[in-house]
Amino acid sequence: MKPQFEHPTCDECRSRLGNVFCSLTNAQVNEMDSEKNCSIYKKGQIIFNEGNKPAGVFCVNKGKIKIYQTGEEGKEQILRLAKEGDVLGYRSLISGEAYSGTAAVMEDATVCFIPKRTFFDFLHTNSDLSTKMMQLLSHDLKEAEARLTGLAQKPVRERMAEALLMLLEFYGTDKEGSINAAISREDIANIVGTATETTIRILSDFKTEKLIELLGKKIKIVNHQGLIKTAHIYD
Amino acid sequence: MKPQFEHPTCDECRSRLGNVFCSLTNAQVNEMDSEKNCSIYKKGQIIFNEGNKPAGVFCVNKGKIKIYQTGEEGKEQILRLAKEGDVLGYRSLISGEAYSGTAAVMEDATVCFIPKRTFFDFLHTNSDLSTKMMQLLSHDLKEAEARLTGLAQKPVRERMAEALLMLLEFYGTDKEGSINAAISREDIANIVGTATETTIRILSDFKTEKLIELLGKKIKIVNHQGLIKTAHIYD
DNA sequence: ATTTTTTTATGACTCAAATCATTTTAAATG
DNA sequence: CATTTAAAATGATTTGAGTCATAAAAAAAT
Repeated sequence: MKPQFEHPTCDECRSRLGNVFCSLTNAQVNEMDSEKNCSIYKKGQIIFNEGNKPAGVFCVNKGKIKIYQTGEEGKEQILRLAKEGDVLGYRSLISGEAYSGTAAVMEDATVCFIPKRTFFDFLHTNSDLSTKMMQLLSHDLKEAEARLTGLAQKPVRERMAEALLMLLEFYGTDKEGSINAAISREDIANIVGTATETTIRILSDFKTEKLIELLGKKIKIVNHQGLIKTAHIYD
Repeated sequence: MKPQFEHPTCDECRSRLGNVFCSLTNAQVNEMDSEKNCSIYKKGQIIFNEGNKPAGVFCVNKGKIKIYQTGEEGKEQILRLAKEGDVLGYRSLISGEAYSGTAAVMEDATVCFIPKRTFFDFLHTNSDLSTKMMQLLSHDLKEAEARLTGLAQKPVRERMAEALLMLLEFYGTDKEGSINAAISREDIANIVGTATETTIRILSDFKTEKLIELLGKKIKIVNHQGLIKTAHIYD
């Protein structure tokens, strides 16, 4: 049994205004509001599991989530991160297949579930949503392909620098100017596609080189230009 | 100046019937027919280039094409292959960005160009096409993510076995039972994400292990089960 | 047919990054 | 607050796969 609490309303949801659902009609927002089902998830909980069939999409109201695939030896490869405003599970729902990844909570989250029927109804009647979904998928695809090429061609050090810049971009900074997320070294390793020990060593190198500062799980980027250079984003 | 020749008609195009354009209305097929522009490309020619802005989509009538990204040291990473019936360039067109990859001809091709305006017109008026495009993008994304995880976690040998199975699946076999395509070792390396020398060595190993037979560029898979096992598709 | 260029093949060597092994530190948990 | 458990840090060692060098074979060009 999921805990009961005050459900956020789609109408006032700041997340919704920034995502693919921003152009729903008032009637659709109301329908979504009555059909949706919101839950609170604690750190470590699974939202959906690789291999299961999707029954709808998830809309993140709050929290931090990782979507990963589990390889041979149980090692995770993180495919995507999600935060407030992000929608999850559309890829599998649209292609009518089982989830190809698992969504797990990294930081306590409030997530709303929108049933398949409702989502597809919107998709068929709102061509603007269709367009936005296509753009979202195109964006994801571009991202995935860029990472693919990087993984095949760039050394770990460069990918690590890229990952830090991505994390900064994605989460922003807190009052101290650190990346606004507490991510384990293991998770960073699973984003970059390397071993945890290697991640620890390279972060330590970056610290020595005054590119970043480390305070526990908090990472502060102190030389942005230097990291960009390290990432070889310009050659 | 592109060579003039007898244009294939969309109406009778066997490629079209198997792709996203299969559910166009008769009127749309006629419009496509009059708006399209077909060209013959020789092996090695470029259809579109990374960084350029798309002006429409390409529909492959005949031939073999590779789409790749060029990394730091000029090394290609092949993202996708295309043959008759495949559509190219929609990813960038939909997200309104420059091409993130280059399309080059591997085997002489006939390719039709459908202008942006026409394509978007169809997309807005034909919800079935929208759905099919979303499914296509979802499929591409799944593929890319699976490759990403493999690249991060599997050794070259396994990825090579996987790649051979993919090539067999994609191109089918010729009369001799070989994969129906003449792909250079370098291209195979750029699919797998490894060095050309490593590709040559592993193919040679597979030959020794009686998994495949090699006759120049032609590869014949003689132990399908063995290759699947080598690819660790089941653990 | 002969030369030039490209592709394939092999060997020798190097090195980036993984793995294994401990220790230290931090975070949960009773 | 002590105790257990998990995460981070560091060192030592191994190894998969890349790079470099050269040769053989095949294709392409003259």
